[in-house]
Amino acid sequence: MNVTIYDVARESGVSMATVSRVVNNNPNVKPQTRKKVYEAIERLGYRPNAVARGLASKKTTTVGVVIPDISNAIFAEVARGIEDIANMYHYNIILCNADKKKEKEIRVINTLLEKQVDGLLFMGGKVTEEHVHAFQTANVPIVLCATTSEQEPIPFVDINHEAAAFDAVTALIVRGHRSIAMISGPMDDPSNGLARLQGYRRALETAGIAFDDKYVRIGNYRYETGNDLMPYFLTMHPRPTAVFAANDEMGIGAIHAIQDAGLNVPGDISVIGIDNTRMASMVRPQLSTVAQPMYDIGAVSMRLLTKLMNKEVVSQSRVVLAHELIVRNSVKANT
Amino acid sequence: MNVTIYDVARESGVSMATVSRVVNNNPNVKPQTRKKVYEAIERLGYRPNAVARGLASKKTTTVGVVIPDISNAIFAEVARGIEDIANMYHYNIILCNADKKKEKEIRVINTLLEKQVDGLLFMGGKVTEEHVHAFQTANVPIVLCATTSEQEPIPFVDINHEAAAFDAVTALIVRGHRSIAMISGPMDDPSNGLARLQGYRRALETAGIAFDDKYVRIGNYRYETGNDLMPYFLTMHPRPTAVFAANDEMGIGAIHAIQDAGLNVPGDISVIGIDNTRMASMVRPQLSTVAQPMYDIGAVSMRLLTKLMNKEVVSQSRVVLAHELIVRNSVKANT
DNA sequence: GTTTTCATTGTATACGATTTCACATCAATT
DNA sequence: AATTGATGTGAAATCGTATACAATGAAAAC
Repeated sequence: MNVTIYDVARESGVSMATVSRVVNNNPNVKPQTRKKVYEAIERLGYRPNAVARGLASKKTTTVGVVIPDISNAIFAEVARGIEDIANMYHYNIILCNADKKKEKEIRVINTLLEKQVDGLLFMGGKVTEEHVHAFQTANVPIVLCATTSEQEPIPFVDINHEAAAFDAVTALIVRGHRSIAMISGPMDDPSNGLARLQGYRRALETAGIAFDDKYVRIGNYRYETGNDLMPYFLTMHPRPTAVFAANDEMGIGAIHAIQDAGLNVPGDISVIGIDNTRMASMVRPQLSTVAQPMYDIGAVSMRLLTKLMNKEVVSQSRVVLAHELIVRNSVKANT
Repeated sequence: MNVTIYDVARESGVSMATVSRVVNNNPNVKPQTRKKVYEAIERLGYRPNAVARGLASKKTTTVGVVIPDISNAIFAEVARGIEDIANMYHYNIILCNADKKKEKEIRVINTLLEKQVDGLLFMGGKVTEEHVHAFQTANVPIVLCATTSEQEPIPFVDINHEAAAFDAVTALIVRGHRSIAMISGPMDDPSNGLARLQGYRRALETAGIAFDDKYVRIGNYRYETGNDLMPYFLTMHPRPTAVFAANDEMGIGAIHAIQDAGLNVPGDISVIGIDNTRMASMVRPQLSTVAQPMYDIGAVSMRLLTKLMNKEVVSQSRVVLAHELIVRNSVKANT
């Protein structure tokens, strides 16, 4: 039915080993023979079977990518970075959404390992012992991507979420704000949730401002939560003069809630977010934020993985990328 | 090194055939034997090799997905729909960005076929003869996803872009607008570009309004183009009372350009887009739009593909999903 | 003229599963 | 007691490639 390397061998009058050499660009083939084989390949429309190749060579040129949710702009950006670099090194990616659900994560990790991926890029929620166990039974390299783990010295690429939050809040403080509210993410999320709250807290304390949990409300990273939680802060006395949202979407929700209440951003209240999604510059006023280099996180982690798969020595297997404060006109000095 | 089915057979005192039966849930195994084998699997930490299985069974339970750009919210949404249904039917997906570039598309199609995917979901730009040829040499089913082709009767799932544009423009016309500008996509894009322009044109002509290409400007679907092209319309005499943007992002760009010029939306100019991305309801005023069921397009096309891979008879292999007009407050009647 | 060397090619096996077919066992039927 | 049928199991072929090793032939060295 399908044309195999054997058919090509017969058609071109050589052995299958020679065809294999031609297909794999092995230099030990006489140019004339090579030409004959190429012609036979063309004539027969031969397409090498990567599955058979994978079985024989024990390499699939495929990497597994576990991602929370590809329809989330942040992760989609990471995914694009991953795929671009993967493509550059001739790898394909098998993508699995796991929604930061532990059991789903474990399941897809095992599926990917069964598929004999050459490496694994894991982007998820908390890394538990069960995760680590699954990683250990794998005999391929693993890189954590935008995901941190206290557990084991697993290679990872991420930003410093605590510091990013610290910088965002400090940007408000240096502009004279003392009463700063926070719309946080859920605490069970180690990086985006807890770490950002800690950064907020440290910034306040560094500036000698007492932390008060009445000024913190917990959302779920969606526009609607920002929009719904903001009115609570508006009724407070004293009313906060600035709001730090743990991500841009909630920040934008907050801006609109403030505007809907007849107040002005940044006139009455300044707002800052984190992420620097496209949306941040697509609202009025444009949202100040701390840029996370999501594309780069994907690209760098994939690059790191290629090195590990290639058994190269890597100087840095735990890399923290720089974030960047971007002040736009949703923030002004508090006078 | 790695534990194989043969090791499990020895460990449990049966043949590899029996182990295979146990692993594949073949009912013809004595419960007692099954138990022995399961124990050996557990003890040895056996993980079936899907590559070997794929070679032997000629099935990989993997489908290829060609997508223009996963970092684009629209396509990411489709991808999520695809992956959810794929997951439901125990398929994995290999994802390839091809940026609607023909040669890149052809290349990844061939790579995916080499990897022996059980089916292919193609989402791209124009489907050329070269594409069709590549599809024909594949002996696995193919479904076009949010992509139309005049060429051949290839199964597809999409919406009617022409009608969606028609409905958007008609929504403006019935509200008394006669002077309606359009910010279009590039004409080399058959569905989002050309089809939407045609819908715009038909809506005008149906209402007895002359089409005038001075009222059409071509953008690239980005916020910036909407923002940059809008001022041109603002200087026209007579100034259009409404703008139809070929997608939401350009529509939002237009809104902000109008606002930046000191005019009011919808007071002075109404704006409508297409897509219904999250952003549409995250701007003020909220953008009216025609909703495209992107998630469903992905889900339905994957479901269709599973049927084809399973050799089921499908009644409808060319499905057009319904779009929906959503009028928000970026549109008001022209008095 | 014989021996070495080197480039090129072929043979045979491994990769780790699925699957066909044959066989053995045992209960049910005649 | 012989036949049938169902059930459970194993031996061996097969999937399509890579690759170690052997073999070949021609050119180079002696």
